[in-house]
Amino acid sequence: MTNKGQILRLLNYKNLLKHLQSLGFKKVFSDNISDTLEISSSLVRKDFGNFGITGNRKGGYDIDSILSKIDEILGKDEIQRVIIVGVGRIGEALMSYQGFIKEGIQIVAGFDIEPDKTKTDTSVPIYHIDKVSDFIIENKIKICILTVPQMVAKHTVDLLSASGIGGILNFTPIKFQSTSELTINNINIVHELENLIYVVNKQKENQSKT
Amino acid sequence: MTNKGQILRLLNYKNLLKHLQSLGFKKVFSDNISDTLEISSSLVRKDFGNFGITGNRKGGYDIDSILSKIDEILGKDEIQRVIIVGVGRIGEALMSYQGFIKEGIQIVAGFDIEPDKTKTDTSVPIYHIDKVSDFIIENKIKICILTVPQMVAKHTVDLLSASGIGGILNFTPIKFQSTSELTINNINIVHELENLIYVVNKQKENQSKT
DNA sequence: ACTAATATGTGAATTTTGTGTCATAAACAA
DNA sequence: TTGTTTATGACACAAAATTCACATATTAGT
Ligand SMILES: NC(=O)c1ccc[n+]([C@@H]2O[C@H](COP(=O)([O-])OP(=O)(O)OC[C@H]3O[C@@H](n4cnc5c(N)ncnc54)[C@H](O)[C@@H]3O)[C@@H](O)[C@H]2O)c1
Ligand SMILES: NC(=O)c1ccc[n+]([C@@H]2O[C@H](COP(=O)([O-])OP(=O)(O)OC[C@H]3O[C@@H](n4cnc5c(N)ncnc54)[C@H](O)[C@@H]3O)[C@@H](O)[C@H]2O)c1
Repeated sequence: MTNKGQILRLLNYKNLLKHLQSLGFKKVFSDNISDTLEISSSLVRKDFGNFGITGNRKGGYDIDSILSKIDEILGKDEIQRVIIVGVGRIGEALMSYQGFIKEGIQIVAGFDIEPDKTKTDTSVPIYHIDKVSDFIIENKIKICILTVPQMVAKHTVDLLSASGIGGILNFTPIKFQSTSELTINNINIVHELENLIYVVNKQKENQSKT
Repeated sequence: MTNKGQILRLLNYKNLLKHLQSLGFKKVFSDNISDTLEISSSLVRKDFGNFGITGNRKGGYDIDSILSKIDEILGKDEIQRVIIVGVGRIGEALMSYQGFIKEGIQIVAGFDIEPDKTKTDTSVPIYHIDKVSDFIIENKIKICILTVPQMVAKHTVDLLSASGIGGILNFTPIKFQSTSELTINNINIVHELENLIYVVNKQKENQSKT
């Protein structure tokens, strides 16, 4: 019933509302939101309706209660523990990123194949990849960020899958398909950049035509 | 007329076809592609049709000619020069990433505000942010990857915009809107992860219900 | 040369996603 | 209390994206 677009919009609503809240606003109208996010106000109301968020006719929506409702929808009552597999350049950047914890996401461990990368005296321990399966099972880890080299990506996904992980955020260029057991969301940065380049070049062409 | 989904699919076709090509295949049928990418074969044919890629009835499509057609569509005749603004943890990871050049994308410079980050003796020079405007103009840079702290994101976008940049791939959590002059594509990694967490938790719920 | 098989290409049908419209409830003013 | 305003919520409508269905061209076998 719910789709990816809806959830991503919900996250955008959340960011905006937190901002408005920090500015001291208490309530908001659907077209305050739709104006800044450049969508229609009826879509905002429809999304809210779908997620069971209700407002007051003429009175708008209460920011505090939307926000707690969104947190409830997103399961923010408990901290989500996430591991990173492949602590190379991008894995390391993500590992030390401070933006996750604010959203209730905690990076609890990293895993790498290089013995000299493994260290447990840091704020987030890095273990050898051999330990990942036991770690997932013992700590009931559901989510993993995958940042290993492309060459070992398939093998690593199989390993994680066999360990019973529920979701993988995959940064390798290999496009994996989800199954009913395991959701894999692929972020292909090169494709995002190629797409942007396409759009910009297209735009330039059209501008020079006129 | 073309949309983001179509271009991203085209990039997926390209990856798959390059793989098939490397395995020695010469031709391909629309349902070879649709099966592995889990879309319908008619969508593949429709995409190809939209982009002017034609096949032979009963004979399928010639891999070499699709690939060169795709490169033509994506403007791969010339190397795309891209700069990175904000050479911190994620900017550095992207800067040293070897995956871009294979796709004809060259990171030509980085820019940062910290004087001790600026160095020109490396394979890709890092200049002070003060130089970004001149660099963009002199080198006719159209595309930028934005990896500065959230706090200075808006200000930096304004700066880049004023320098006449055409596209920004934005990794900061601020969601920017595109204009007719400047396309901004936002990659929000936290949102991607939150979305994944939502889907996985939802799935778990539904499984325990049955 | 004829026939059977088969994959493309395309218009129609369907599904999905987003927008417009408006009756209605709430708030406020007089 | 009554009237006026106004934003929600529901639903009809529109647009976009995807799939279905099949006529048609092409190839291969006999
Ligand atoms: N660096 C980037 O900016 C960037 C951008 C987009 C995509 N990616 C993708 O992300 C992945 C990682 O890229 P990177 O630049 O960080 O590479 P990297 O080589 O710096 O890091 C990879 C890490 O994985 C470890 N590793 C290797 N085999 C392993 C295994 N079997 N199990 C666990 N760990 C293992 C390596 O020791 C290394 O630390 C690649 O697939 C790359 O294509 C990277
Ligand atoms: N690290 C991650 O994994 C990650 C993940 C998702 C999003 N992001 C986002 O990417 C951005 C960068 O994150 P980071 O972790 O690399 O931070 P960082 O602090 O490591 O890097 C930021 C860099 O930008 C430079 N900088 C600061 N002000 C500048 C200015 N005005 N002009 C040019 N450069 C300037 C800093 O000197 C620093 O080198 C942030 O907005 C962050 O939210 C990071």
